[in-house]
Amino acid sequence: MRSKSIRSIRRAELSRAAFEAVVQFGLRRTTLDKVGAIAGVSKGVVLHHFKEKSALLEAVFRRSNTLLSESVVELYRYAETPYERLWAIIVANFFETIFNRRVCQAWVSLISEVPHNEGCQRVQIANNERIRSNLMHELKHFLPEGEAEKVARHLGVHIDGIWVRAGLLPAPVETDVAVSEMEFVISKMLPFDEISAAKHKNARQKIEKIANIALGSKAFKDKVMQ
Amino acid sequence: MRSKSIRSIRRAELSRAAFEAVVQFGLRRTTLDKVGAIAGVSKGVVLHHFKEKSALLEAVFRRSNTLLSESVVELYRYAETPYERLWAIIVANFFETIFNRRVCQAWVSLISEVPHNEGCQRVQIANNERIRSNLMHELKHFLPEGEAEKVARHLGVHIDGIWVRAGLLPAPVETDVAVSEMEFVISKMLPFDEISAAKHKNARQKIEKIANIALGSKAFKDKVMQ
DNA sequence: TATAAAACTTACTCTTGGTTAGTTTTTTGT
DNA sequence: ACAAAAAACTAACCAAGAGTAAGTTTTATA
Repeated sequence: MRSKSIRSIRRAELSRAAFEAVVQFGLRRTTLDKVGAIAGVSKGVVLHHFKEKSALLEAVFRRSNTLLSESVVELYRYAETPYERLWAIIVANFFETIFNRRVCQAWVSLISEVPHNEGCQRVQIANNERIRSNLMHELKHFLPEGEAEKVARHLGVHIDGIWVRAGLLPAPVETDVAVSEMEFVISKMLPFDEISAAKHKNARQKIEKIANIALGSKAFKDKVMQ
Repeated sequence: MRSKSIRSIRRAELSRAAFEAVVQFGLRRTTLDKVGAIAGVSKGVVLHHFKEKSALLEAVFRRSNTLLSESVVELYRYAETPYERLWAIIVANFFETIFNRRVCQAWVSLISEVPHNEGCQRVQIANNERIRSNLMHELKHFLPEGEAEKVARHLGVHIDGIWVRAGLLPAPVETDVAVSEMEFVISKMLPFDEISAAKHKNARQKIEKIANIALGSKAFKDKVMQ
């Protein structure tokens, strides 16, 4: 048991180090030596645990996607209505612990690996599918199936778009700006009378308050950053 | 005069070759040797005309963005109403000569250079700004200023989102699918009664017909691909 | 046509990803 | 408890990559 544990601990350490390297230097300037230096080991150790750079990058990519999905799961625990669950998905995708310039830049770097790395491709597809199905599940409460599908795809693509922009622009994109942009989309795509507008507003506020506690906690941040 | 011309010709040849290399191998696997081989010259020539790899990549990035903006300009020439100009922007961004798996993958590769390359960053910002202002100019005919601004940003981000998805997914995204997705957004964001719906439909059809001739022509394709 | 400048070539340096062969530590079957 | 096996780690290497430097050829110009 311990043997397997050591390996998985090392792999976790190394993918964290690699992520840090990508954040600092960008994918093209990330070398195995730098990753090793950040992790406090030699390049040899890196290649012992990941047979090649691609495998390491896949692990980094998987890790960063897992973090995102864990945020959603975490917020889901407190969301009690379709409104709240919808906002949980959105807020989780843009909460500043995860959604910040450094991480968005790293993400932009990492996705360039996807087209030429089957493992990354699988992760990416699974991730898209997961978020689409999460959204669908909630949108079905507001829209007929066909319409809900279109809106779900639209919201998913738009989330990606905001992430890309945040990674490419020199000025940081604030959580509040991103979430408000999503609110604008929702106000146009979902039935939006006075009553539902109020429900959305309440749901957003409640979830944001919870996010500040759950995702802003030191425990969660440590999991993400450390 | 000729001296300057030779230099610019070589630079154009080399950035085309580099683009081709990025399409084939991805940014991380693109080497100066490969670029040289594709251009039919030695690595030394590449480095003579671009002092370093970053400078070459900046040229590639600039080139691919120029192509896009030239498509818009080309279609603009035939667009006579705000409806048609709006659709010209959208169709130009997704016409298959430019919007295809290979090119989208290359684009996804290239943007990873942006955060760590000032030149690319400037190009990217200018590009965002250009498309935003193009959109704004037309949207002002349909919406009050403030609303138009939100919608312009939204459409711009969404275009990026579709491009990223097209670069990341293994299955190609058809022009028609992408444009229809934009149509869906427009139908939700702009005033959309029976009359305007018909006008949008006509505008889209007219512009698509023109695009097939203007952007599908051998002359234009040669400019893009050759 | 002499001279300067630009285009190109070649040979080299140093870094990087990856291999191999060997050493130490940990796990496990008895 | 302990020998054998497996896993973790190290160090010395190699081939390919980016970039340099110094030289040669071609082109432009006064």
